[in-house]
Amino acid sequence: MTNSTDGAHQLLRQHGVQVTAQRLAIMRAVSSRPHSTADELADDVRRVIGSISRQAVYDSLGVLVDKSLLRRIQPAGSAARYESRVGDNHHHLICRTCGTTVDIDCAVGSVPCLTADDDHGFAIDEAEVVYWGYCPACRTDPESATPDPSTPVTSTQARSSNHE
Amino acid sequence: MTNSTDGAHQLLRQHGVQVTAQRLAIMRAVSSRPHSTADELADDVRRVIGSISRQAVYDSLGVLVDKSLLRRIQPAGSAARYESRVGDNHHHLICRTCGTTVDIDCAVGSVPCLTADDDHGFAIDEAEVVYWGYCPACRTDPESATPDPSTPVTSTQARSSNHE
DNA sequence: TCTGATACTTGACTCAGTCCAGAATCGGTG
DNA sequence: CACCGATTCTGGACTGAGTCAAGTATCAGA
Repeated sequence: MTNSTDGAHQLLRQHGVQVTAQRLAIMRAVSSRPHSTADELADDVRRVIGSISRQAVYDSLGVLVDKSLLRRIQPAGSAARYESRVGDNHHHLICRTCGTTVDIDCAVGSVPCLTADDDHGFAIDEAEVVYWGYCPACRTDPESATPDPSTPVTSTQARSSNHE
Repeated sequence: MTNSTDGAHQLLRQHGVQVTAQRLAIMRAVSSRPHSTADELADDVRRVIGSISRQAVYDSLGVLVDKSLLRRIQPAGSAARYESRVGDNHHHLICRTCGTTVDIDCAVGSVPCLTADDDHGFAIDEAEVVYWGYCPACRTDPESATPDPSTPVTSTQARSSNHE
């Protein structure tokens, strides 16, 4: 069983990445649930292949991102998230309440913001755009809307009058 | 000594924030060294008023951000950074090598990317843009250029052949 | 099948940030 | 100017994400 499943196997070989059950499972987990954290991915993988160490997850994810097979995004106030949509210049829209993340195509075109007004002499190679707002569910029902409970990302409120 | 220094005192009162030596010092530290981390700010503050607890730093920073007196930015792979430039819609350009961060005015105009192509029903209230690249110093002298040694932010390389 | 290279496991550790309870300070009032 | 309640600061423990290191297991080419 578990013969050369999808194109994942091929894909890894093509990019000079050694093929292991863990990596295959991670690739598949990312594809089936984009914008997941390393932790969530680890859970998914465990559900499939039984077990995997946290280190293997981080290591594999690192290799795959390095080989451009995955893309890593790190929204403020949240753990890093991974997605398999690579190669295109798309951005992200994140709900401040529940953390739901959706892909957004570039508003301006293909390579929008790579042209800063004044580059200060920097060699700019990437423009990262994150839209923040509130998703339909959270706008409608602010109380019970928590589809994705991982790190809701709220504006760090100062603890006011915390002790009684 | 240290009488009502600058407008900081007034500013805090105006925004309903209790004025303390710590907060004044933090405000001043952020102004004099934008894009610093909480830790760096704490050091600066200690140099001025002797000592401050980490909690007080985070708490004050939180209150000030909450009152829109400061702005918090959290670049991928780095601790949160603070700046006193608020109210305008400017973005940031960060060096992948040394972590140097500079302000960038909006390429498109004033409120550039708030208009996503498809908002997926979200109520978008902020567009965060981060340009990544290499600063002049790091492009010229990649070896010794490390003006700001705090969390250089390099692409998380996978540890290849780590054991001998 | 062997074998060297690469990956995975386990466990300790770092770093940024938070929580908590108690002590200190702020600032409006008599 | 002293008082007092509200707010803030201190110190220490704690959490979560991610990394480091050494040893073991697995991959893949000969």
